[in-house]
Amino acid sequence: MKSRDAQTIVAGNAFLSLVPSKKIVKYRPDEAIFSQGAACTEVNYIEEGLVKLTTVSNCGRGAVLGILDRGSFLGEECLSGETHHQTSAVALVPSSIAVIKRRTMVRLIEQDRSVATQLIEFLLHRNRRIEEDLIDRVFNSSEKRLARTLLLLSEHGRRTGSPYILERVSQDTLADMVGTTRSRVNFFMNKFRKLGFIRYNGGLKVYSSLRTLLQE
Amino acid sequence: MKSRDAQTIVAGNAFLSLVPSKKIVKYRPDEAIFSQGAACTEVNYIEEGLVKLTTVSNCGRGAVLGILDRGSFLGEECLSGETHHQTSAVALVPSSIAVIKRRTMVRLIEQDRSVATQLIEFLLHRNRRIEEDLIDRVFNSSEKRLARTLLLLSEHGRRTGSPYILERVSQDTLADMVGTTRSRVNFFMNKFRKLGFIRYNGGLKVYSSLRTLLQE
DNA sequence: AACCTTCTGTTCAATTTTGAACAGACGTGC
DNA sequence: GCACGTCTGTTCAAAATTGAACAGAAGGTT
Repeated sequence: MKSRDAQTIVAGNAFLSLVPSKKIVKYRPDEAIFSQGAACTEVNYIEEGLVKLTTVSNCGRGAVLGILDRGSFLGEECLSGETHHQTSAVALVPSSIAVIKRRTMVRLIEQDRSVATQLIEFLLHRNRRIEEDLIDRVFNSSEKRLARTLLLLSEHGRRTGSPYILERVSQDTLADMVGTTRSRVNFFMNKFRKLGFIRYNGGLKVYSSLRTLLQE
Repeated sequence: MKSRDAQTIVAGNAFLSLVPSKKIVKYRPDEAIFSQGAACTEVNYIEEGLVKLTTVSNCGRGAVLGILDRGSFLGEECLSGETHHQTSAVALVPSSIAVIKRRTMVRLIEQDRSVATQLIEFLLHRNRRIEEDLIDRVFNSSEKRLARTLLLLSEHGRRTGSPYILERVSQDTLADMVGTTRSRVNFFMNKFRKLGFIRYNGGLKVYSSLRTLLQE
């Protein structure tokens, strides 16, 4: 929301040049970067791409915790002593991810003030975003949350030039992202369409008029 | 959850000694430390006490975003360029808060690697906590969320030796914390009491057997 | 073509949650 | 005592949400 993203991206590019040995891994859409429960010993950094963070409850339901952009860190929880991932990370679009060993990252943070600053910047930004999601969930109905999610996705598509993501989200995924059931998503998608806020025959298109729903 | 808190407290005490000019402000219970919408130019650090972070939606409903312990930072969003607080902070118990100007904090972060490390540690911890709250809200019914909240509060009381907080939360506040209505809180409180999981005539007491509700 | 899979459209009963109301309990201060 | 405010106990109709089912559409595979 509220684009501080450009700034994050700048910080991102700056960050990469600070890492001495760059091990870079490429992922295709839907490939797993790491999985919930796996050992967590490295920090990942999104050089390019888009990554979905998810988690699965003990009763099997899934939820999307966030969509991370270029310039974001992943698996940074290992820095605070977590030994296992409690989320799964999956590439949404072709992505290249820099992998930094925990010890290396710790050293970098201590040696290079700029690395520390950029990590702090990212964490503050991410914090704010999760907080917003939490607030969204407390205050807003699933209708509004769906509208907000669609707008976020479409805005991202516009920013990066490709509406690729909008093509790739099923109503099922949307339900996970919004935190509701597909029933509900389908219901509102039809409503939004009838009202002319979105359009979809094949490709999904979100009109900014959808934003009017978020008012009040 | 999952107590990393002891560690945070240690980091906390260590942090204070790194700040050159300590301006320390004392707050009484229910006193505001800062308010949503106010200018945000300083980082606060909880030397001692307990602080409630809240936010109010545009339609007037309130929600508790978190309860922060000794060793936590508050208002750190000013570090990432936010100019105004989007939350309110209120002391729950007598608290002493160190106030550090934004510029000073930025300088400290750059000069003292230990300050940076401790801030990162805190942000990671806080991140994880908000994420858990978010997950909790997606997966769990308000009944489970209330149970979880009560257990967290009682655990905190046990850890710090004083069940002070349990005395100070009304069903109204609980509703805000859990993200539901007082109706619902009252309903479940009575249910929990009937089942022998909690007790209250004056002081609220939470039995650890309440934890069984979180299973399944 | 026939098969399979994935996604959507649609329906509906059951459950959960809201929002509001009203009465009683308790404490504080006048 | 009395008024006032805050908190709890309780009720209830209205609204939102779930969870499941079934059918059709669209695409890929053999």
